[in-house]
Amino acid sequence: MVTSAERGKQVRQQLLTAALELIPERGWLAVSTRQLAERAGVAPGLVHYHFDSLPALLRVAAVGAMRETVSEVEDVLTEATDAATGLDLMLRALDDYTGTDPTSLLFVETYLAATRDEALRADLADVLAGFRDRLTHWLDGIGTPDPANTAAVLAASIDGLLLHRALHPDLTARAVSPVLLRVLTAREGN
Amino acid sequence: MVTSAERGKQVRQQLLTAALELIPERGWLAVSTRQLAERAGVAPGLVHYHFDSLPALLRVAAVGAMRETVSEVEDVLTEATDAATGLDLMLRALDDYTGTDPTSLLFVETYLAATRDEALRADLADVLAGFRDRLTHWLDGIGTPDPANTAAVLAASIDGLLLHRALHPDLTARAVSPVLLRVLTAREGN
DNA sequence: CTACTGTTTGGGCAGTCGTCCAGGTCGATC
DNA sequence: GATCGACCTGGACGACTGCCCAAACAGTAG
Repeated sequence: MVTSAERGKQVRQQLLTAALELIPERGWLAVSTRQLAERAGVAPGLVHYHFDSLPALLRVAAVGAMRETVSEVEDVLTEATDAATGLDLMLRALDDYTGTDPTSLLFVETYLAATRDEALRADLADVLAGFRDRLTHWLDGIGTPDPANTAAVLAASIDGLLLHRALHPDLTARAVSPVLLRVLTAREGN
Repeated sequence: MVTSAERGKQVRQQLLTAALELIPERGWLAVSTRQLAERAGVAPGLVHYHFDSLPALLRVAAVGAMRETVSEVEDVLTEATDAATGLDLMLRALDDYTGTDPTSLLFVETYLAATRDEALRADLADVLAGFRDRLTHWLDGIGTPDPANTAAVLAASIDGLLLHRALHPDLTARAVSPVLLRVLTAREGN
């Protein structure tokens, strides 16, 4: 007992999953409707039945996946009550992302696509603001000075590290953690 | 008295300049030979006369421009003999790059393209290694602990800040400088 | 059974793509 | 003058693009 509406939702989901594979593989601008349909095991015409346009499909897929990933990283913080273990846990969680893995590439591809897509830029700014707020609150709780700016720099540093890691693979938590820890634990009066 | 060889070099240069405009505008993968020729004010066939292929043209243009930009940022350091002014000068030099300006976008586009182009990845790793070495040497001179890892994190943070600045415009030197300064001036024993 | 709904199919449309190349241009050399 | 070689032109080639749509399909309701 499978209604056609249920099969429809499933096809929609398969297309979104295919997009999350193809964006890192080929690049945001090189993903085509026919590649998407083939990867999803579905007829080409279905792309424009389930979505308004190709960019709209990519936008829904990318933003959804990014929200999930960010909230996983955030969750790590709830277990930490001091700077050293919190930062270390978070950076360790990021060690899975090597800079060339699908998730890292998806993030950077989406950042770039957002500079050419108004709607995507708005969605992305929302995701990022949520992460910064979450980080600010945690930093405030452990007594870090200037928590808002520190959170902004920390969030940016994390994405920069993923970007550089593709060219500099030994940029792991072990190397980075002690350096960034100074940002969180420095004494007052810089 | 203009030889045809001289005009040839000029056309080649015009194509490279056009590439530096179009890569940020349209995105690396969306730059076409005909757009390039039109922007350079030149016949379409010339692209494949002066360059082996489209990716080869983009590679030469991007790597050349990045080398120049990086060396400009490096030069700022030669005037600074302490952490606070060096970092501040460098971050101020970066305030011109808003995250949506052509130079910032060129950097990120090139990072991404490098994940799909072996030759580009090698060239880019070379540029980055040069910057990290330059930064490491400067940090060592002013007595920063663990200069190599600090330089790597600092270089990555800079690119991350450019990436985030597109979505968070108030992430300027004024906000960032005091935070990153902690990385350079923390006391021993974290 | 018929009528109706939402889903699916596969090809058509006009346009762009990277690359190639036969032929044309023009200054330098003999 | 003729010859040479580098530089340039503009169109041709097959392949691909996003989007659209008439027609086929299946499952539900009357």
